[in-house]
Amino acid sequence: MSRKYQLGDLQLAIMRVLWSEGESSASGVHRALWKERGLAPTTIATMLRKLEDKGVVSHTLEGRKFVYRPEISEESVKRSMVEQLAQRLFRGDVAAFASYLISETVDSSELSELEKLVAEKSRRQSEEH
Amino acid sequence: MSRKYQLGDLQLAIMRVLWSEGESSASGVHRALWKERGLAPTTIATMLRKLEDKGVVSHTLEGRKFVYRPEISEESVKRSMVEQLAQRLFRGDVAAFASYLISETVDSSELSELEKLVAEKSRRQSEEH
DNA sequence: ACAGAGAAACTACCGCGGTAGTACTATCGC
DNA sequence: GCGATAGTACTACCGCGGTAGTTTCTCTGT
Repeated sequence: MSRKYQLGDLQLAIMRVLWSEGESSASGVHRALWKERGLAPTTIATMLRKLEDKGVVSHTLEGRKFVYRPEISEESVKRSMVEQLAQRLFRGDVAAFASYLISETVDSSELSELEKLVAEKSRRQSEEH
Repeated sequence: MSRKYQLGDLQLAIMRVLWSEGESSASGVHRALWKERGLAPTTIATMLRKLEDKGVVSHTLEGRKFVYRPEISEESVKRSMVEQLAQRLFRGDVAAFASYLISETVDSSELSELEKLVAEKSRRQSEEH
């Protein structure tokens, strides 16, 4: 499981629509992305077909239009894309990646947020011995 | 500064050689990557030329061979690639990215390492008022 | 019944990472 | 001097993300 789902920018944008709506037709996705991208409807349709080739979405015929649904979760895509980058930049060491990101975080309120998060997680982990 | 340096897998491997050696010829890089990749020498040379087109390396003639040197730091590449992924997955919110990575980290010793790191950083930040 | 709208299919093209063959050139060893 | 070797240049090709035009089909409204 957890195959290498590497999605491009537009592909992610499309998937975000599907994830948030549950399902949508090509024209539905086109409408949803029209403002931020302004792409031709055929572009969206082509991309949806390519996504289906990769197995990340599927479609069913509903009336005379295709309704696409995501086949993979947002979480698994995030995970595999982050893993891929960790592989490339930190030889797979996710913790090294995390510490790098922490060192990049400059905002102090965000920092204390992270502090809480780490503390909580390590507490929960020691509890479940 | 800090332009979008998006490097592929092989490109990063090549850059890692250059970063660690300071400089190297095409054949030097080829030798360095031979074990892990087993690519043709021309592949490396082609990639180095493409990297030079992008401005991330430069070469000088030394005797009869090209010696390539990195033009950008590993840090800036890391930064821009991480930023790009943060853009794609977390709409640019680096802290959200960091907290996601923390939640992905399961190893407890790594976790306490992160804990120390965050604590230290927030301490240093509050000190410099 | 027919025109127009909407949807899908098919096809094409660009850029780029990755991979490499072939051709040219200069150099080194004999 | 000449052949082998090493190194670069040129060219090509695949896959894929991204973008879209053209064509075909079908349904709907008049």
